[in-house]
Amino acid sequence: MITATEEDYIKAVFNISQNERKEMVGTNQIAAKMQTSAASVTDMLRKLNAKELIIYEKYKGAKLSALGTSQAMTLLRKHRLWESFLVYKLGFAWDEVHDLAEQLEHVKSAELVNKLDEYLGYPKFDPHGDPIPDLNGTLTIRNQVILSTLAGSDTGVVVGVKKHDKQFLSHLNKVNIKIGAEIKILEKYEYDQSTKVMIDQKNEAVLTLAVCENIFVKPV
Amino acid sequence: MITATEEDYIKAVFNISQNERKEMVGTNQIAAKMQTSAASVTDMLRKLNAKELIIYEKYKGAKLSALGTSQAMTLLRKHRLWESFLVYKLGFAWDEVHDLAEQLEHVKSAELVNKLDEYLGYPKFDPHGDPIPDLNGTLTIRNQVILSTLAGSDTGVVVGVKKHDKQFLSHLNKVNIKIGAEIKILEKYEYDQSTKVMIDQKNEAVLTLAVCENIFVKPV
DNA sequence: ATTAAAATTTAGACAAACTTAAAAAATATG
DNA sequence: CATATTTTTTAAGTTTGTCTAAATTTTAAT
Repeated sequence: MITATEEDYIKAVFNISQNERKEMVGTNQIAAKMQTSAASVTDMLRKLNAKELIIYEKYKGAKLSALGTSQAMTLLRKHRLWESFLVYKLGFAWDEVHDLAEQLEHVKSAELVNKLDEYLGYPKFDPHGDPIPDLNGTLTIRNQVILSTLAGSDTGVVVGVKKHDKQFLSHLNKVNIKIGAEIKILEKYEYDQSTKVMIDQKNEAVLTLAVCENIFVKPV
Repeated sequence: MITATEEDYIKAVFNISQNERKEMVGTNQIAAKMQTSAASVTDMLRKLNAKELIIYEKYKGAKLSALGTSQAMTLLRKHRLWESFLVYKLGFAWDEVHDLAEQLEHVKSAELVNKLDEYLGYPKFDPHGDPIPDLNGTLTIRNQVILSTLAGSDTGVVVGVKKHDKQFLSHLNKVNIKIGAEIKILEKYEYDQSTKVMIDQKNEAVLTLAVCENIFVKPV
């Protein structure tokens, strides 16, 4: 049996590995993500290594094993389906569902997830635009770029966000950016690397680099 | 903060107190329900007493405090709403949802439960016919009797079941008894206290006392 | 290449919830 | 009412996941 805490560690390793685009993940990075001490992480890495969910070597770091990766996909699937349910069915806002999904994803039942998937109509993307792995763990890949890579007068449609914290998402709400919104680059200011944009042909806004770097758009 | 385990103990005390119709609940009874040792129960009763969720005296037993009772009502509400969701929305059978609801009811979020309630259309009863407490903890009381108290040629409509285990509910499925079914008493056999009944004016069946004692009907 | 800094591991300890075995209290029985 | 039985509690120890502090290894910098 795999505990909820172990699942959280697996997710942490997976996420860090994805974000930083490197295989081996360090103890301190995991500790930061899990909001715990490096010592606790070392303990857990040993345990997960013994369970063959990760491959871990002292002082070298950890990476997911094949088993751990499939586990991570299952968790991702659960998390994203629950977020979809909370937003599409229960009417939560996209900045309210992360913590709830963190709890719900630990519920043990393959059948529940699959029934939920069916009930939602097999969605391919969650409310943050993240792809939902199917039963086999396959992800739909989408043609997308980071908003900050668009040049002057380019236009893109928002298809996803890179960060999921409430602060960031609430900020997007304030400037009327949501999934499906059309963003046209009006001007890029060299000085502070901010960008003036037109949103949905209605609202003008100036976005800092910190914002533009965390929005995925499909170029049009 | 109240842990998932503590919540389970509170539910156990509440359930035993209800079923046995007595205020004070013994250590052994709780141990049996929680599938643990009497020693563990003693430890926990102390802790819950310190948290003022139960009132406990050595060798005397435990009962819920006002705080504990309101906690139990919240748990009951969560459990029954999740069961309703699983059956009414996801299409689970009534004998498949208990364990899942046990997990889901521990998810921490008042808003989630209330949104779920709204989404389900504020149901008054769950798939087993048990009343669902509303936001204030109020239960709808229904006019019901135990099937075994009906006499020859009496008729009742099934409104609930007393036991929720898979074995019992699967047995009811086999003899076509479900919520809303009409049961007419054809004959009561003194010898082994079994009862011949007509179900939905279609299927004849002989029910043992063990079955009749656990079905609630509304007399018609 | 040596040293300073950062990252990681080890050691020892704690809390929650559990276990078994033994002791103590309550209850039931002759 | 004394004794036997049942119930409950105490005691001591386990596991999981956590912590702090100290020791060690790795990495970075002069």
